[in-house]
Amino acid sequence: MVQKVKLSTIADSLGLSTATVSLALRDSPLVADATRDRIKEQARALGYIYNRRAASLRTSRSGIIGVVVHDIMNPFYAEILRAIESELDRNRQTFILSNHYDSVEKQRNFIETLLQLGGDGVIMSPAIGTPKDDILLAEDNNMPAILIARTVDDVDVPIFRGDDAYGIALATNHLIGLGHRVIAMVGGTDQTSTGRHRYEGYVAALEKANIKVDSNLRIPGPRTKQAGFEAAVNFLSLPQKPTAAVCWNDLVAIGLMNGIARAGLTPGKDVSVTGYDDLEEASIATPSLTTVWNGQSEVGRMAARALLDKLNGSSEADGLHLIRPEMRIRQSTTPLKP
Amino acid sequence: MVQKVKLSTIADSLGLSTATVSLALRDSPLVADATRDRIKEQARALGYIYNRRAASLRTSRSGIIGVVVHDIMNPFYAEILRAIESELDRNRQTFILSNHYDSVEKQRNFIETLLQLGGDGVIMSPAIGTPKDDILLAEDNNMPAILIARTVDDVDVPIFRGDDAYGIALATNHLIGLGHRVIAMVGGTDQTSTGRHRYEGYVAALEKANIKVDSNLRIPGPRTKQAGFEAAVNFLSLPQKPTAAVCWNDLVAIGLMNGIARAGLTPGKDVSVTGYDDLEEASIATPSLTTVWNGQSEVGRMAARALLDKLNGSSEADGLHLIRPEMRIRQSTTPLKP
DNA sequence: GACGCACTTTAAAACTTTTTAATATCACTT
DNA sequence: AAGTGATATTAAAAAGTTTTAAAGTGCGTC
Repeated sequence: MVQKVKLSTIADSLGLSTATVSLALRDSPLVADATRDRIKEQARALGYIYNRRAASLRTSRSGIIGVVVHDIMNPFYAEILRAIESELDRNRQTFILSNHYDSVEKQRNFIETLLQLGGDGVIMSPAIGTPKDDILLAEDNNMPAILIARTVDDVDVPIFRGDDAYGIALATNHLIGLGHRVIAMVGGTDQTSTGRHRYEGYVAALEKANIKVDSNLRIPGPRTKQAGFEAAVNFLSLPQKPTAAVCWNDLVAIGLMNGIARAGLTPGKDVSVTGYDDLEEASIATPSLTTVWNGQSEVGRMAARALLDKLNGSSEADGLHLIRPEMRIRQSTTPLKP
Repeated sequence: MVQKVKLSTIADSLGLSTATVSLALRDSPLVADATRDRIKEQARALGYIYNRRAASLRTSRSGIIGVVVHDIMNPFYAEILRAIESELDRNRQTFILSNHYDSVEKQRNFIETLLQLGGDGVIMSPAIGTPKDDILLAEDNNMPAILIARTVDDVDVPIFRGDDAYGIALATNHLIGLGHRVIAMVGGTDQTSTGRHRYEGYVAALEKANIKVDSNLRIPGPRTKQAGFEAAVNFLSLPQKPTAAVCWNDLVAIGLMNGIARAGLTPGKDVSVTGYDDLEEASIATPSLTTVWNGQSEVGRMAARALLDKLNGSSEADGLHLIRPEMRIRQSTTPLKP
C-alpha cells in the first residue's frame, strides 16, 4: 500500500516544495522559523509518518543498531542490555536484539539481516567458534562491530569485557583466605575465551598459595541455575570432598546452593560457595551470595558509547578494554570448619 | 556511502538488466533456470547484499515485526518471547524488541519508530494506562496489532492471555483445600486488567468457601523477587496471622519465601506459598514451588501465529483468546498445622 | 534603477529495488 | 516465408526521501 501522508502531501497542502518540508522537519537552519512551525503543525495535523526506509536509501544511515548475545534472558546479559538500551535510547537509535544461543549460523543470519536493513553498527557477544570472517562481513560492509564479554582472536575491533582472570582469582583468594584448600570450580566451559581466562585465574590463585591443582575438581556444565542444581550431586560425591566451590556465575552458584540444600546440607555453613556477576538476585538469595561484581553496566555503557563515537567519526577505541571486577562478600562463604 | 554491490553491479557484469537479476534472485518463474543459476552464482561471488529498505519501499513489506512488553528480562515475558521468536524465525521475519517499563510514552515512541521502519505488525503487552488511540495509531497505519497478557478496553484486536481469574482461583482453592483460612495475596497491582482479574479470582474462591474477605490481607507491590523479599516483613507482621500466601507470580513467591526464611521460619512448613507462571525456577527453588502454569509458551506461539496469519490475509482472530491455566503442586504448600 | 547581499525556497537528480507492459528470440507449423 | 505461440528479457516507471546548485525575494546603497 502506498503511504497515506507523505512529504508531498504536506508540501502540496501548503503550496511548498517537498524539499522545504524535508528540510523543515529535519530542523535545518535553511528554513525560516515561521515556515518550519507551519510545516510541523501541518505534519502533526495530517498524521504524517516519517518514512525511514526512503530516507535511509538516500542517507545510508538507518538509525538501527543490532545487538546479539547468547541469550537475552540470561540476567548477566540482561544487565548489559539495559545499559546499552539506555545509552542508545538517549541517542535516538533503534536497537534490534537477538539471541544466537551459541549457534554461529544463527549469528551470521542475524548479521546478514542487519546488513540488509542497513544497520549502522552491531554490538555482539560472539557465539562460541565465531570465525573472524563473520566479524569482517560486518566491517567490510561498513557496519562497525563492537565485541562484549567475549573475544574473537585476530580481529581488530573494540572489545569490552571484565577481567575474568583477575575476578576469579579474587574469589579463589577469598576462599583460600578463609582456610579452604579443596576448592572445586563449577559450571561453564573452556571453549570460550572467558572460560579459559577464568580457569587460568583459578589455577593461578591456587598455585600462588601452593595448593596442588586437581583437574577433577573442575565440573564444567551449562551456565544456568538448573545446571548448578544438577551439579550438586556430582559436587557432593567427589572423593576429594571439596569444602568450597567457585562457581561460573551467580546462577550456577544459586542452583548449586539449592542443590546442596536439597541434599540436606547448609550452603554457607557446610560448603562455601562463590558466584560471579553480582546479579540483583545474589543479595536476596538465602544465604546471600558472596560474589564478584563483573561490571556489566559498565561494559554495556562503554560498548554503546564506543559504537556511537565510531559512527560519529570520532575516536577509534580499537583493542581490548578490561573492566576491573570487585569482590562482594556476603553470607555464602564462611571460614573452614576445623 | 553508496552500496558496494547492487543489482546493477550484477546485471552489468553479466550483461543483463536489473529486472532480470531481481526476478532471478526472487526465484521468479519468469527467468530461465540457467540464467537464474548464473545470476545467483555471480551474486554470491560479488558478495551482494540485498537491500531491504529499497525493496520495501516498493513492496511495502519490511519483514519487521515489533514486540513490546513491560520488561523482556522478566522471565515471564522471556518465556513468551522465546515462543514468539521461534515462530517468527521459522517465517523469516526479523523482530524488534523493546521494553516499555509501563511508560505509555516509551511505548508510543516504539510504535512510532516501528511505523517509520515500515513494521509489518506489532505484538504488545500494553503498558498500564495505554489509551485506545495508541493501538489505533498502529492499526490505522496498516500495522496490525496483537495484544498479549494484558487487555486494553474497547479495542478490536486479537488478545491472547491466560485466564487469570480461573488460575488464581485454582491456587486459592488448593490452599483452602489444605485447610488454610487466612490467606494473603501478595504482590502486583490492581491497575492492570490482569491485576483486577486475579483479585476477582481470589475473592471469588474465598467467597465460595464462605471465608470472609479481608482487604487488609492484600499486600500490593512490584512484581519482582526483591519486592517479594521485602513484603515478607509486612506479611509476617499482619495482625490476622495469615498461614498462607497467594503470590502474584513465581518471582514474588520466591522472594517471599527467601524473606520468610531470613526471618527464621520455614516456608512450606510454617507458611504455605503459591506462585504463578510456573517458571523454570519454580521447580528448583527450595522448597520447590507450588504454582499455576500460565501457558506462556502457548500465548507467545498463538499470538505470533495470529499475526502471521493476519499478514497473509487469512483468518481474522479478533477478540479474546483465553489460555486455561493448570495447577502444579510441589512442596511449598502443606496442610495447615492444627 | 542597477547592483550586491542575505536569506528562503525550489527543481531535479539520486538512492536501490520491484513491477509490468512491451519487445526479442526461437522453434514450429503451414 | 510468413505466421504463431511460448518463453525470456528489457525498458521505464514507481516507491518517498535527501541533497545541492540554482533561482527567487526583498532591501538597502550608490
